[in-house]
Amino acid sequence: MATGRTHRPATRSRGIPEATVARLPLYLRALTALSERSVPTVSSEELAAAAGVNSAKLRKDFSYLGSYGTRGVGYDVEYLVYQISRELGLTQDWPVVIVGIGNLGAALANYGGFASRGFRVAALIDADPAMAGKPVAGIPVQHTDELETIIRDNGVSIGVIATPAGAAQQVCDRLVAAGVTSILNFAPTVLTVPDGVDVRKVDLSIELQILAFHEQRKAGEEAAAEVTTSQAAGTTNTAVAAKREDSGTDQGPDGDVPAVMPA
Amino acid sequence: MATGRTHRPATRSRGIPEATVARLPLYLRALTALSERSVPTVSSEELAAAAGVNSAKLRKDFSYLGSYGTRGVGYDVEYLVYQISRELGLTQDWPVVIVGIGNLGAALANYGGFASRGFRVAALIDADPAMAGKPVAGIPVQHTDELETIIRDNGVSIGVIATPAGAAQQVCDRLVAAGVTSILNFAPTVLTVPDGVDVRKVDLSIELQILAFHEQRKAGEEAAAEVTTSQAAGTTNTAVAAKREDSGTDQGPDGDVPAVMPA
DNA sequence: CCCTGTGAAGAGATTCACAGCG
DNA sequence: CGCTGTGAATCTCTTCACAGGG
Repeated sequence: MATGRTHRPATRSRGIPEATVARLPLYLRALTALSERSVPTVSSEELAAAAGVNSAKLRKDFSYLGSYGTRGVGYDVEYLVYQISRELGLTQDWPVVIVGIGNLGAALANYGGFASRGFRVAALIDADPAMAGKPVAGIPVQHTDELETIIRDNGVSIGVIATPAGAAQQVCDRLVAAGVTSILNFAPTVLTVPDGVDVRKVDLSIELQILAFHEQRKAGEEAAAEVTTSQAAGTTNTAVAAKREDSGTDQGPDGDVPAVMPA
Repeated sequence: MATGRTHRPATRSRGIPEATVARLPLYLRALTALSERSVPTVSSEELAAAAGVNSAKLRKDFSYLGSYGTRGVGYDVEYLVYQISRELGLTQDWPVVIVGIGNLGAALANYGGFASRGFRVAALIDADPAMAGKPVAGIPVQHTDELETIIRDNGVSIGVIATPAGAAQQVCDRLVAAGVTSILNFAPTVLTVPDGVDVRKVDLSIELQILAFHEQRKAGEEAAAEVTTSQAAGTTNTAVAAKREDSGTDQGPDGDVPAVMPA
């Protein structure tokens, strides 16, 4: 693969690392909680603890945003809330459509975390004609036929796909064609999108599989540890405590199939 | 919690990088689909495309598992399905409990992807007495009082928390005390767990916030720079976004002093 | 040739550790 | 002093590029 893109010198002031971006919402949540308790300032140590990261990482993250702290004191909570909100683009309104109003879609429609962060559920869309007009979370479900109109009329740029895997790519194509440029995909499928469209996926079964991997490893170590540790006072500690992943742009694979298991 | 340096996961031959582990479920799904279509073998290039990653990464990933391919040919689909399943621990049964049967909990209970991968929903637990006995996804909901008993009787080591944020830590503590060592957390809160317990979180509003960040960035680029896209917008494997070639995001008229704010 | 498997180079992300300001 | 902000060291992940088996 030819390195088509020349590595840009990039002496930017706005080149926030992806890993940092992924943590900003975390800080924002912790800060919002402090704000509600009327806490005026926090140190990197305190805020880091509340957000579940270590303080060096937090300070480094904030250093990409600018110097918003005061040495010897800490950070001004309100000011930081504002700065992070602005950086994330949450100071503006983001109309969102949810396509596929099954169990998951309904749960998403009812999820309070959206509205409180500048996201507005502009419409719920489902392919089932029987769902049309039925209100979910106070919003009437509209038929897929209306998809393009809804997107355009509401200026929607973010779409959430909560359909079955088989319908996801088709829905995605229509969303993109209608102007959506960011997609949050809950369907267990790899979505193919044109350049310039951002896709993030949330795959429930993948998360469980990763847990299973670690769980299995723990079991193995335990067995090995029994031999040496007669009094298992301390639990088996194998690093890996709160781990978070979630990266930017990958997608999920296909279908849902019963596990195959060659003997 | 000593910040000990006690690590050193005793990496015998099992030194699989975390990033690789996170992709194994992806490969597994793609392979399972191929298996269903009775495809006997697949090249790294083909499989990578199906999984949405690049082939070099895939080959590197597989190299951590062993040499399961055949040069000049590719990988045997069935064999690889088995090897990955085994590595992930999916060849065994994992009883799982879901705590918090609201919209999301119900959606999870109904999610097909679990059962098909060796995960068995052993119980649904909710704090609302009115829910008790009510079947969700064919499984009767049990009251929180039964939590410890359920965990122990079923040998549950993986718990899913889908409660409101306020209840999450308490539920988490009880799960851990009862023997759960892996937790999938859907509540928008940071969970504190003892060493040895693995937590993964899925936060819907965080995903949207990350999308909003990129969406905002796109808008800024659009205004500041002309489109440079020369390549036909064909297919893209891995999504996009990650092309960090920041650009004129500098235009930020509000880079400094947002005027409004600092209370 | 076809492909896999992998050492080595490159990019990123995390952590360290301390200079320096309030 | 206490705490931020940051260069530098470290660790991890990704990508390159090619040796070598089929």
